[in-house]
Amino acid sequence: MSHIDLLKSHKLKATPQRLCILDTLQECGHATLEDIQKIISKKFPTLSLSTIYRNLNDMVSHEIVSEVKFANKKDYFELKKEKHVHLVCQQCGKIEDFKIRTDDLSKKIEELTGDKVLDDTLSFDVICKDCLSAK
Amino acid sequence: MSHIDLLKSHKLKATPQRLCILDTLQECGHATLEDIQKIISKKFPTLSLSTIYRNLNDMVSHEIVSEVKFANKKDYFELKKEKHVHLVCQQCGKIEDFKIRTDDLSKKIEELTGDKVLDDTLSFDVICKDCLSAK
DNA sequence: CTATATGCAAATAGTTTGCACGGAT
DNA sequence: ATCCGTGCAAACTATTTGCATATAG
Repeated sequence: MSHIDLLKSHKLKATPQRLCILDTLQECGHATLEDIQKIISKKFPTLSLSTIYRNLNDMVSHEIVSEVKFANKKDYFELKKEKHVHLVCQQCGKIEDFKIRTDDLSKKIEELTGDKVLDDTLSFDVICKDCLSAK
Repeated sequence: MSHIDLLKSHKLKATPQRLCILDTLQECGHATLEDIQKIISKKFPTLSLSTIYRNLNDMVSHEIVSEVKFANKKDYFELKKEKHVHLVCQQCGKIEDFKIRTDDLSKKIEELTGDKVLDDTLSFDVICKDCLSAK
């Protein structure tokens, strides 16, 4: 779905500002507020900081965008996408998405605790393939 | 190890303020800055906010305390302890630690990506046993 | 005794809000 | 014409810092 339709389907007007933010997230995969601000100040210098805040908040509420938190890092934003875990390279800093089934672990937790597992948020500190081979 | 020895082993002076913060974390299991502030203002009313900030930062750097982030929640602090995952009840808000092996998943990720996995941070949204049975 | 920690106030950073204007339906 | 979104400035909240004093070791 295009970003325009995505916004419309949530009854949000497809303004150039919003589209610019969505494009930026698409490009970056994962971006902090600071990243977004920097990139946007080049592409669209008049887009104000409060508009970035407001729109990110709105789009997070509408679940078009999600906020991702990592230990010892700033918060990141990403377009909402298929469920995935995050692989964070401790050397180059790159954040990658990876799709993998996690139900074994959830099942085991349910069995052992008696809780009902609804969802999970998993991230892994890694040294990525590229950094490994660059040694 | 007592909190006094814990601090000393990191060459940090065992001041009443630091001990109070550690006791608070011990009691709560997991606490936000706000939680800590509130509790401390009763136990130790003269302990200043900047001291809380400074000491939490120092103790996080020394890895006596860790900072834990959850989606849609404030950041929490906890005493550094054995590796565990977090179970966050979406009904009552309680955060529980749970020890479970996660190497199967790490192994699988290594096999499929070629990355080297160093560590993981896993949290699960749950309805806890107590909330389930309270229905 | 000396180095480090504390408390307070001030400085800085991060985020939200009110309001008048502008653009889309 | 109306509603919603934007930009700007101001307000607010969160966090850090400088400095004089206090205190642990």
